[in-house]
Amino acid sequence: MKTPLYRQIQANLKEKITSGIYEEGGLLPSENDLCSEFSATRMTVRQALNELVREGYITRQHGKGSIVSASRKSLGLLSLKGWTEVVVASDRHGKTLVLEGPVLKPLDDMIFMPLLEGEAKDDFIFFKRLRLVEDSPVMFEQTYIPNKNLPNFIEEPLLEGSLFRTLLIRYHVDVQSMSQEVRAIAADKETASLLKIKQKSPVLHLLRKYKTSVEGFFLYSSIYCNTEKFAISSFN
Amino acid sequence: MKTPLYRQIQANLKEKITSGIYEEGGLLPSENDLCSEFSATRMTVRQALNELVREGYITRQHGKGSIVSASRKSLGLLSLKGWTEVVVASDRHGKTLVLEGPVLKPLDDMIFMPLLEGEAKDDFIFFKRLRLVEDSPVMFEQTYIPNKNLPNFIEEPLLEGSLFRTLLIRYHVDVQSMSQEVRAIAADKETASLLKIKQKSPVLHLLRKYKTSVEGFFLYSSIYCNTEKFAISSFN
DNA sequence: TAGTGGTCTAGACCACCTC
DNA sequence: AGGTGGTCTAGACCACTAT
Repeated sequence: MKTPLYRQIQANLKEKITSGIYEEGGLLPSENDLCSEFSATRMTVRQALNELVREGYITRQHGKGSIVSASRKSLGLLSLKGWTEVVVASDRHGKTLVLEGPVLKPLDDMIFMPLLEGEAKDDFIFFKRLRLVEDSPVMFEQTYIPNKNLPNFIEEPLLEGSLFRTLLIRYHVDVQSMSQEVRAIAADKETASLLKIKQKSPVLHLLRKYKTSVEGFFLYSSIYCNTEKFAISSFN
Repeated sequence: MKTPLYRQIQANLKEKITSGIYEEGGLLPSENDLCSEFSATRMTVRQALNELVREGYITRQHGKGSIVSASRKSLGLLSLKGWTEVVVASDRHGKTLVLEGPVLKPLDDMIFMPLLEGEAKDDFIFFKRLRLVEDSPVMFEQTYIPNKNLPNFIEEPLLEGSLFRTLLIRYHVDVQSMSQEVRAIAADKETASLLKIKQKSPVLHLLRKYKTSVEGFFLYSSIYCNTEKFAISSFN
């Protein structure tokens, strides 16, 4: 047995959550039930559940149970949150437009330099996507994925439009954590026009490196956010 | 016994780390040693250590031990990080100027509205501080602390200039976690002049609510960051 | 090889929530 | 009252790091 049992349980539950088998706002099976299901002890099950809390998939309440969180847009620094709490509640009011990709393209070292530690220079699959909330564009995202052990990735469409879900279900690559750099910058021409704001407006710039369950397999993202209507929020 | 053992261990170790008893880059006692010291089992000690990892005080390495991290400037979304890694390594190259306070002042509901959930409207102790790295101003911070069970807080100076350390050592209030909203905005006149940038330059705005070991006791901070030279980075 | 952290078991008692 | 998660014990075996 190579991957720890708690990681297996974690990935299994994550799969069931993202696929809707466990509904948003609903309860996961109790710890004892999960113990039976996975033939593990409570400490092991709890370790898996704690990881899911850390990743934002569930919250827990004492006498009640493990509650499935409203779907998240990303890891770590997470859900978009605005005046209307409604927008937060579900992904359904959000849309994602694929502007470009998937295509093969080398990683832009200049941009991602601060996050690199000398990974193998593979070919990367590139996406350029625009995310909208209630028809307002709020995020402009450019993503790089190593083109390694991902057969047919470019040919097949994303599962339900979700990159992370596709990686998890189709290739068993579980995105587990992230490091990032955050800056405030003036929007350039392309960003401003996509986010429908004036050029040189302040936008949030996030440089992200995602760690996965596969050794040495990292994803990279550069994200520009319009935070006028929706702030980025995070918990710890 | 009210507060869990692992929280006590956590606070105890945090105190020893921030006071320098355990040096930056050095090792904590092994898990087994800590078990003896606190009369606890490994699982309990590990729970405390995991919390310290989550808060960024230590990292852990398999056959080696628990390594004390370089000192952090804040919780959660954390250390300032720039081209020169040197700046990160220690707090000593940083400076903090107290521009105003401590004085009593009501909380500015308008600003912190998104973070409030109906806490008691106490009087607050107010600070206005400017943080510099290598003599460049990078953060302009306004902090509100409930004036509740903090005898002589205003009269006495901060321990080593650190607010969190003062709360921990003098009042046994342990700051444990944080939620925040992040935005990119155009610098107003005061912020621009303090951070020595042009008015309307993009700055990062962080609205923070800190959770402590004391039930119902929260700290609030509004922080403006100049991210031209130094980005904010975070791990997960 | 000795010591460290990583994982895991099989129990236990308690506090909280719902019924 | 019964079920839930929160805390805790007392062991065990393994993988990694140092020497």
